[in-house]
Amino acid sequence: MPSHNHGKYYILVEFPYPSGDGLHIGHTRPYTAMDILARKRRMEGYDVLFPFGFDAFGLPTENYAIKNKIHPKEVTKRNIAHFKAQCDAINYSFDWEREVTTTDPEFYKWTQWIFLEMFKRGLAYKAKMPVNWCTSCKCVLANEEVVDGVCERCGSPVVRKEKSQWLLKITDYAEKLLDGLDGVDYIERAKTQQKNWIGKSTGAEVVFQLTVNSEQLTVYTTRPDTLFGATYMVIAPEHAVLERLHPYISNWDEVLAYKNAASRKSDFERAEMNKDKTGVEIKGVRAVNPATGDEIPIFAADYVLATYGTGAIMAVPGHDTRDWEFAKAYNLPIVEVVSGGDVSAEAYTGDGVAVNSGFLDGLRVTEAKAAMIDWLIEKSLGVAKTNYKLRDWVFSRQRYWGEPIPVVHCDKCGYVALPESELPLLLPEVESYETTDDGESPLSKMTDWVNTTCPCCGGAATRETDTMPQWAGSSWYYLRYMDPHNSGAIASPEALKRWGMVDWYNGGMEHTTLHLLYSRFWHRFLYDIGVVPHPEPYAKRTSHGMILGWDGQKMSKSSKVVNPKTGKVGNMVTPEEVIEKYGADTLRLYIMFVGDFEQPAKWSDDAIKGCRRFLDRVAALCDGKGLADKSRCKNTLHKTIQKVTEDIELLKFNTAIAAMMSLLNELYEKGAAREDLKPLLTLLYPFAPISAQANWEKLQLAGSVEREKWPQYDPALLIDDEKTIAVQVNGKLRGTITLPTDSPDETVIAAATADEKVAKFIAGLTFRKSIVVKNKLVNLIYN
RNA sequence: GCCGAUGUGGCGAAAUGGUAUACGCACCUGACUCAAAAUCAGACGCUGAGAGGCAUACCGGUUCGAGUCCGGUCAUCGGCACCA
Repeated sequence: MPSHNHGKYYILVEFPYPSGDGLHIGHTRPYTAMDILARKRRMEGYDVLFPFGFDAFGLPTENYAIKNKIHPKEVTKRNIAHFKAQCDAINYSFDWEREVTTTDPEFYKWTQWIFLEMFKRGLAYKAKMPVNWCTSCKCVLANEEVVDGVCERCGSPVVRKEKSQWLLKITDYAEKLLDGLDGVDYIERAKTQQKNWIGKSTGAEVVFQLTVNSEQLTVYTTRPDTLFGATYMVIAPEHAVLERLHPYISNWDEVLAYKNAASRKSDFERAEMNKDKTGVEIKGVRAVNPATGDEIPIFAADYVLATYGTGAIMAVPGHDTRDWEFAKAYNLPIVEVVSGGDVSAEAYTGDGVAVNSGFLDGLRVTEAKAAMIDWLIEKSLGVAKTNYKLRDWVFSRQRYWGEPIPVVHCDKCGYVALPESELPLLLPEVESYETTDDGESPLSKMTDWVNTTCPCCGGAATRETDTMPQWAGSSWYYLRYMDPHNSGAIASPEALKRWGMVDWYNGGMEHTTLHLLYSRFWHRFLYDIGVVPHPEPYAKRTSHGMILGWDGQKMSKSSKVVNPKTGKVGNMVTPEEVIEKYGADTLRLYIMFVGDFEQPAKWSDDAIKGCRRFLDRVAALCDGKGLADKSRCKNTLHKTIQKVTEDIELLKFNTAIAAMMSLLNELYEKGAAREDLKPLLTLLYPFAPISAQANWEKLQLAGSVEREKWPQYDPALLIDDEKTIAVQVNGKLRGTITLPTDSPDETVIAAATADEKVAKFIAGLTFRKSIVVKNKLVNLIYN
């Protein structure tokens, strides 16, 4: 990377939620890492964008406000001030001129604007639907906010409830979000998680004729090749066909009872039961397998989900584990239609050759799939079909502290967007931030605010009282950094073009599924309507591991563990106490030295001392006393420049620091010269900017280290004069020899054979062959 | 259950198939000091008197050579979880 580069480089860290606890020690890991990168890029000559901001809407602030009767705005302001002071104390080189906060009306004006652009294009719609309802937060949760059947935030049970909600049609973007992954450089895990979440599958829809009322039932299957093995059908208990079949169902009471029982279960409870499949046969109605012509029974069972595919399946117990279990429980026939397993013992889901399958017999699974789809199309019994697990994004929250949804409802015109001139639609002041008892937003009690006129017809209308989820602001904040004070647009086209894609985005693994997916969706939408110039927002995405307490557990204020060494209770460490004890540079250095950046790491109060000692030793050398005239460590110095330069790019900060430590050890051993110290301080600067500059001044070097160019290594100086070569006899290390670099193989073999220690291992044996690895090793094979 | 990651000294951890344990912590020894701290220097996987032998979770394989590649097993952590 040439140092005369004048290109742009956009480095992004995930902006934090400004909680009352302040910056967590865990935040310092990604922030320091990206700060090091930003400082290095500036020294390399790039025009660097390295901004920071706050994702300030959210429940904890609102709950704190409710409890302490103070406006969330005030709480947010206070918390942000604290965070900024902490960032300054650690010397992060964020561009504070570009700071953004999602709760700032000048910011959320554009969050609302994007929402309206989606609304205008039918991508935001309102629908009555069962939602996840947190019994304690009295709030609707997204599927992803429900963890193991309880609320992700408060841990209270989540139940299902029918409610009218705003949704964003992210499903329209499933294919684009999948395709976009091919062109970006994300850690593989992140791509895999995105793909799994989108959950694309290909197969066919097949129409089954029912025996009554000319009814049909359409199913989705990824295994059309097993159609001959479909011995029964299953529909979700909520399936609409039930009502139509009502007159023909002889056991309606039983079916209805099952349906009601299922609806009372949460998704989680249903999943929990997955070992014991339950269901009820729909008597009086049967279906016809279109391949075999056989009449087969139909069941309603909650192992089939109403929300995926068509809500109905053809059950092939021979080749689907769930169908097999159900068939065993209800004594249904199991037919083998793909050879290769033993369907009497378990479902066979692997590859094989079709059997008992008429015209498919003899074909392998993939061929049989294609042949069956052709046949279905020809007979007008089905079509090829792609499905996704991804569901539309529930976008409403019945809460105060979020962006108001800028829509009014008019009896005549329906839902109508506010005109752009009325944005931002400000959050009104309310007396209480608490959700109403029926679960509506506190905004619903603001009659003056709710009652308005329709922008379309001028008649009476009511405002939407739901607010947006916390994901909204973070879905596009990186764009606002490019032009944060623009009052006429998200950002100017020039700024959007100038900064382009985020070159490097680092954040927590916990955000690689949803935040990344949501923001990619918004970005792709903005691309499609011509607002942004690139289809994808982030060119490169990496993730850091969590910083754990000394006990290997997640740091927690409520931890009661007693540290056997210090006798102190708890496992929390705050940046403040570390800075006070060791200084900000030591904190920066240690948090990078602690281990592999991408793996979790335990905090250690002992190990950090080594980093402080290293900085003290550098400072001691820079006293300028007893310096050598000429460098005696050129070779190591240039190797270190190379190592640090490369390791930063690979996020291997720990080994970069180790290399600088080794160099320092050698400088102590052999004596340091001024010409050694200057590049050492330059390398050290991104890691420990304050002490690097202090030492720079002590040595009275010209200018400031900050404006120094990133050092270049001289390839010629990387070459050692001599090499220590390992000598193996029959693969076992028996000695080492030192020879000039690039000695010819014959010389190496001769020297190795002549070595005293080696000689006694080959005495009396016959030479067979030798393997020489240049400058490294020679293996002598004797027998 | 599926997908993924991880497993190396007392500890945090290094190692493009090529001298395993770099770098750091702790512990130990020495120097300086009346002494301690700090600092500097040295030792530091296990075993053995030594030569040597044995060690990268476990079992096997490929290779002149395996922490690294392949097959299997176990353990820990993370994500998804009836998606037909």
